[in-house]
Amino acid sequence: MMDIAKMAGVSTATVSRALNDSESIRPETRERIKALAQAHQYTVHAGAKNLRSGENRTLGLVIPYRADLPMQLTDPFFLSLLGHLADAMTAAQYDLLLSRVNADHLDECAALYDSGRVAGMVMVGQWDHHDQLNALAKRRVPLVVWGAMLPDQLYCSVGSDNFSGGFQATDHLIKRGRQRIAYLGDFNSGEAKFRFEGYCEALRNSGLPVRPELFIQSPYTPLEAQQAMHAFCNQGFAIDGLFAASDLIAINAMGVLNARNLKVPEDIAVVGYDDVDAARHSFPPLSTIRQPLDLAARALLACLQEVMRGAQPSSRQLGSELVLRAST
Amino acid sequence: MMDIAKMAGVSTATVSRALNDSESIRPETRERIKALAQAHQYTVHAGAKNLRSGENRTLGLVIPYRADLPMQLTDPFFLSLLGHLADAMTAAQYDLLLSRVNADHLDECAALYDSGRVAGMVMVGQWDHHDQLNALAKRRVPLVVWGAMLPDQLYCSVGSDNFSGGFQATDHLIKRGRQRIAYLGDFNSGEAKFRFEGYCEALRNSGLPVRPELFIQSPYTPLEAQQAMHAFCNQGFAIDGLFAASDLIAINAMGVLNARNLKVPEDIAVVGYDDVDAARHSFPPLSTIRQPLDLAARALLACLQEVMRGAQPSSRQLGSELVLRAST
DNA sequence: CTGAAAGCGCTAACAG
DNA sequence: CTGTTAGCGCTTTCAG
Repeated sequence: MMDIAKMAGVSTATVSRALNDSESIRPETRERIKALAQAHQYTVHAGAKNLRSGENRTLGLVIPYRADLPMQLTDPFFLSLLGHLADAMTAAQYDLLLSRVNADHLDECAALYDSGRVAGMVMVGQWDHHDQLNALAKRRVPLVVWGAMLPDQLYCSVGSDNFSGGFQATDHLIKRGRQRIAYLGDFNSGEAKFRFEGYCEALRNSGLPVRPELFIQSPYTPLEAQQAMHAFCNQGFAIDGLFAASDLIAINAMGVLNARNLKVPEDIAVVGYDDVDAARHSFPPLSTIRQPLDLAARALLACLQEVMRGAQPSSRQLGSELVLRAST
Repeated sequence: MMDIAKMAGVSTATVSRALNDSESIRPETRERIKALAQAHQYTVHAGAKNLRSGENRTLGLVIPYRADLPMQLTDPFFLSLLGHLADAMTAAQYDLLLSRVNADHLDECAALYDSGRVAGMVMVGQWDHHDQLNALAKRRVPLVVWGAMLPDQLYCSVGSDNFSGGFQATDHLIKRGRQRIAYLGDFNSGEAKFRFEGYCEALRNSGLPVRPELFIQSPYTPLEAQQAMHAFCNQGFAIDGLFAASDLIAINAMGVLNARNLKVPEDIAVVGYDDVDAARHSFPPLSTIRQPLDLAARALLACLQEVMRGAQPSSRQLGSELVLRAST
């Protein structure tokens, strides 16, 4: 900046003003300085600028990983949400810092904020970390979470209506005449819990029994889902419908069913959740619950901006809709 | 930092040394200061540290978007590579800044480096921007590109062997007895060009004619691919094999064929490229060329580190392998 | 409208 | 082993 100042025959203060489009500068001087900067490929050092001005236009996107599972960020739903968030933040002139954090030490991402790397962050993957997230919020880390609305929640969350989604999915199976409908997924934590509750409610609502022997516990990972499905099949409970907590595990479950010569949808109709890209192309194409990720990304950003302003925006729940395909 | 210093009864210099594990400090003092910092949730301000020390542990990942196409970052191949890169960089203790840039103004990402936001960057999506990338390299922007090795290339690239991939895919179709094999994709630029050349070579190699009327031009976007496929089918050329430059467009092409009552693989065998998640779950499951993305991510990072050190590592080409599924 | 001077939070000579 | 001091590149009062 000193070089530019010397070349323009002014002080660095004037260069700074010119480059920041200050009002109090002669337009002619400003243009001259800007031209000079351009010609010499000079760009203001972002770090120094932030340090001095206290501003920060970098937002964090935190995707926790579980130490007991392969770390890889391959879940298509997360990746898709990430893509939409990147687009929304870019459009709003924010830089996006992608960060992976051990899910058992979510408090570590406070350092992202404390160290000034990010002005706030979006966390994807609520799972069962409600307490850790509350602790972060209590520490006054500007934070928005993609996930379910939970009681005693100190942070702002944006999510789709998982209860309604679970209800819609199950009710659809019932309307297709299915009576013995299993649930595959987690049922204790985060969003899956509500999907599970929607499933139970839909059964009750139609006068069908809620049978714990048809609850198939599984995390979101493909391999574990396949194992869980195999183990369930080995128990010999006859089912004619399956609602899975995510497309990924639904598709893997269909693979297991195929391998066991069970036809989808003739023998067992299957509904997934998320409407990821693969759901359209699976065999058979998977009926699923779509979450509006473009809206979600914009909502997450809007909420985060409010939080950073010091407000306490209320959590939002977006609608979800049933997408019909051949698996039902 | 001054607060911590006062509490510890030392100077800020000592606090700095303690927090940076300097040798020249009494262990006892160091631990006392560290404990104090921890207790008060003090974290060194990353920006100030970088400014003073000149270090920067943030790497950029640039994914250009084309102004004439929807901006959305939804291509599963890119997203998957992104995931692997995020993991590799995290493992190596780098922060990852995700940036979208207009593909017609790739020079803009020089600002990312000039402004000190990133110490170097990985660019995904070479396409036909060879000249712009060369210009960036000439500007001395530390840069590694995911893509093909091109002549007169001033930057370091990492990619898979696209010629070999195209050859393998096409040769596989030929070995399956197909004689009239179309190519769907781009054939002028970047990686697709080499896949196309591998396709031509495989045909020649088996004594089959290379017929320009079976070249179907299409970008990587699903909608355009579908339109191109429809237009081609309307022309009435009979084909019994199709090699597509990416899984995404292969899957969409299969959709078009299905809609026209052409059976895959009976009437037309199809091979894609990338082995994205959806390829395993498409109908029918898609034979494809797998690119080893985990290796790719590590190679990209390793090259970038060398470039940042001032070296000029040679470009690398990773192997690619045929994955057999029901579409052939 | 512009310049001088102070300082954002930190690190690294240098001197003890 | 520790403190003093200077300064990374920039912005912003305060004077003029």
